[in-house]
Amino acid sequence: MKSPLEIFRKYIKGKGLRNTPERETIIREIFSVHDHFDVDALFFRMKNQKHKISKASIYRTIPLLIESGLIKDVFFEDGHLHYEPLYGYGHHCHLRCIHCGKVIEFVEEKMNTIIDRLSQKHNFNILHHRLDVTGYCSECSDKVSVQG
Amino acid sequence: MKSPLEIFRKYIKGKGLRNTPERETIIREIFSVHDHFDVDALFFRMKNQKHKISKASIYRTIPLLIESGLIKDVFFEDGHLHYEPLYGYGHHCHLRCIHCGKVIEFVEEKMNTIIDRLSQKHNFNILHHRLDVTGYCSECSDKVSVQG
DNA sequence: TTGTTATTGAAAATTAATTGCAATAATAAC
DNA sequence: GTTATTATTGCAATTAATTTTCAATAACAA
Repeated sequence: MKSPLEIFRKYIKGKGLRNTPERETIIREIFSVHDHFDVDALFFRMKNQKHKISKASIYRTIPLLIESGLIKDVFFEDGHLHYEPLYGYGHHCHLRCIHCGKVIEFVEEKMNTIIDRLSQKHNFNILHHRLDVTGYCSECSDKVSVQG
Repeated sequence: MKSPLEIFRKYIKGKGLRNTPERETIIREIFSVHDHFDVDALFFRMKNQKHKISKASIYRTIPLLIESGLIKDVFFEDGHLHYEPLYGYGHHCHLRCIHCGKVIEFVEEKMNTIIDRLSQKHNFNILHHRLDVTGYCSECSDKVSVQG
């Protein structure tokens, strides 16, 4: 299986764009852990590694990463988008606690059937789906019911 | 079945807040059609009806409408959130064309089973779920494949 | 009625994201 | 390799969405 960097280089070449160390650093950092991230967090993760890539470059790189299939945006929270690595990880959905922010990933087998059926019924070429389930986790359910 | 306004009045009272004509106008406008909306569009819909409610009031009212279960946010597009009336309408999901913006609503029966199972397995008190499916509709599939 | 204080509109402030620009550097052509 | 072209970078300025400030208003309980 190709590495995210190989995928990206091929994508960039195909588009007639140029690859840069900044972009590769961003990709390496994103794929160094399988975890959700937002632009700010990614910026500081790289800053801590002594990689000073500007936020503008991160913002400019994200659409390329999405289009090349390396990452996807998973939900909008706290006033901005959150992303996660996509390439190399099976598709999964998110169960989130709206009180403590905990995120549980889960794989829902039936989803493929649902998507296939939808695609046929409405004659759509479906690229993505996002099942985002929210509520209170077990700990927060207690807290919230007590506090009101 | 209670009207959205009745639901809201009860919610407001329970919270020890005050109801206002501005808030009721917003609710009436939202429920006058079953359609997605964003803050800007809602603002201009009301403006056309000679209701001059400030955008600040709309922004301040939306969280109340969400918490009272009258509306929900359905997706983030074009840099801002989009909402839809929830109360009085069965739960449904969205199939969207990322090229022309067309939105198809659909009801997926199996979703309830999936949610129930998730709730039990992870001991979550699930409040909402959002299945957002995106791709190209039949017309746009052709255009995009030609244009590249 | 009256007092308290939540809500309002308008403007200012904040935050996320995009863009302009001069300097730099990646690639292709030599 | 060297050179020319121009995409990309960082920074700062801009845009757009949303939140907040604040004085005036008005909802509602007493």
